[in-house]
Amino acid sequence: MKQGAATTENKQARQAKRDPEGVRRDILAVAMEEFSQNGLSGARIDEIAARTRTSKRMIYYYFGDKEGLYQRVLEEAYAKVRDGESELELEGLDPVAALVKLCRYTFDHHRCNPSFIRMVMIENIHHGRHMQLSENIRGLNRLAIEALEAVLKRGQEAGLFREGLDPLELHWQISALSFFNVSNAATFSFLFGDALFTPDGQETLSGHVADMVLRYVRVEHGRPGA
Amino acid sequence: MKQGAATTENKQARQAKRDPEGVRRDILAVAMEEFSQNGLSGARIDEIAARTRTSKRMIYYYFGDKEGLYQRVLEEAYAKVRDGESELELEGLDPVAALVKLCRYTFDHHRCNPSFIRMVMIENIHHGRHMQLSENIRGLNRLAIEALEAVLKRGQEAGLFREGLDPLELHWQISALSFFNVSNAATFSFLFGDALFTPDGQETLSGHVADMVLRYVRVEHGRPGA
DNA sequence: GGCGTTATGTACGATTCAGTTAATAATGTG
DNA sequence: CACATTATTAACTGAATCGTACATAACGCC
Repeated sequence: MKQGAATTENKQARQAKRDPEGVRRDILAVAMEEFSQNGLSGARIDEIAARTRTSKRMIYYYFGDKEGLYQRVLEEAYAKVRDGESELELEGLDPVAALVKLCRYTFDHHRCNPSFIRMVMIENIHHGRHMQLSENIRGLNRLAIEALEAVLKRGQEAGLFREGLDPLELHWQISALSFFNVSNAATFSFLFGDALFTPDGQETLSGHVADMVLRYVRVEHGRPGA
Repeated sequence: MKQGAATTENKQARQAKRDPEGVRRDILAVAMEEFSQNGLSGARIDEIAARTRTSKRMIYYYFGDKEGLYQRVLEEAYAKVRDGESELELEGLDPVAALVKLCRYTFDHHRCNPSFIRMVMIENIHHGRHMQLSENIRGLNRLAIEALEAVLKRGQEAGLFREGLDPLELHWQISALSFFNVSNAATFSFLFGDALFTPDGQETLSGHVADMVLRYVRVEHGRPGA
């Protein structure tokens, strides 16, 4: 009764009798939910274990300890972001269109990935300690700056954009507006109402973020007549 | 030996033998440090107690439980912000100067109050749950919007600012840039270097935030000749 | 100067929770 | 098919930590 029936049943229950990689990803996905929702100290290993199709022991088997799991979740969150980012193909567009596209993409991306945003918030609460222990995260991010730099340069050469702009700073500005929109939605909408957070409000904001950035980089004399 | 000497000694040790209000404020101050540093679940009541000049019992005596203390700390954080905010006196300035002053004030204020920023971050992680339970917080914040609205109106009447601007949205933008600067300093500077976070970098950013907002609200035709 | 109320300290209980132990099943390999 | 390696479970442990019970001191009031 203990094994005889159980083994054959289990073989059917766990569809692919053994699936280490699947188990790993299952744990990671559930852990991302739990950590992004409750933070590092708020997250419960037992809760994660309960929501996986595997057991708590497996978490320790694959990830060592709670912080190890958290760190992998954080890496995973950043990894997912990088993927989409290089697909923008701004080179084909004129500078203004490229900048608008970049702004709207960033805004929408953040908006559609609250778990990522929350992980970054949490990591900032921890002063970026765990991120610093990770090799994988630092890599690809500078590409975003370089892409922006290229767009700026083209805009400047075309006489559309001002000189003396710092692509890093511009990235900071776009990130700030896009990030805050998600990170502070709870407190902001409580204090000031949720007008900005309705679908319409968000669409307006998205456009105005791009507009704001554009007005910031454009040359001053906007041809009043034209 | 138990009382005789102890009472007189204690009278000197605790300078004002009994000081309920002082004890309360002491607890609140220490708790603010602990909560803003470690979050709600990360904070340790015993740690707070240890750093107060009173005992753990007092925390429960005055604040009920951990969440009660957290909520009071949150209220306290918001209360401190309100104080300085109404002292700006933007009415005396011309619209452009007023807007610049407001931007720089917000940026600098956030920059100089990381504990407040961290409390807001933490509260957002908790979806603003505790804030919603508090009566005191919601009050004064709409004044900030009204002040901005007045500045915008004056600017529009003077023909300096565009029509159709939303003061709430503008407040959102100024907040976003100022907030993100503090909230995401750890991850951003790790990923992209700390050039923007040196004293010089911050001074530049502060100016450019104001500049960005100004360019956003100004009328298009910037009189190329003048 | 007794006495009720407010304020404070000490020590302990109870629980939650990260991490482990020990046993066992599946899998592949010579 | 023996056997080493990998994968997995259920039950347990010990520490951390929130909260409380109990004792008691100071203060205000009559």
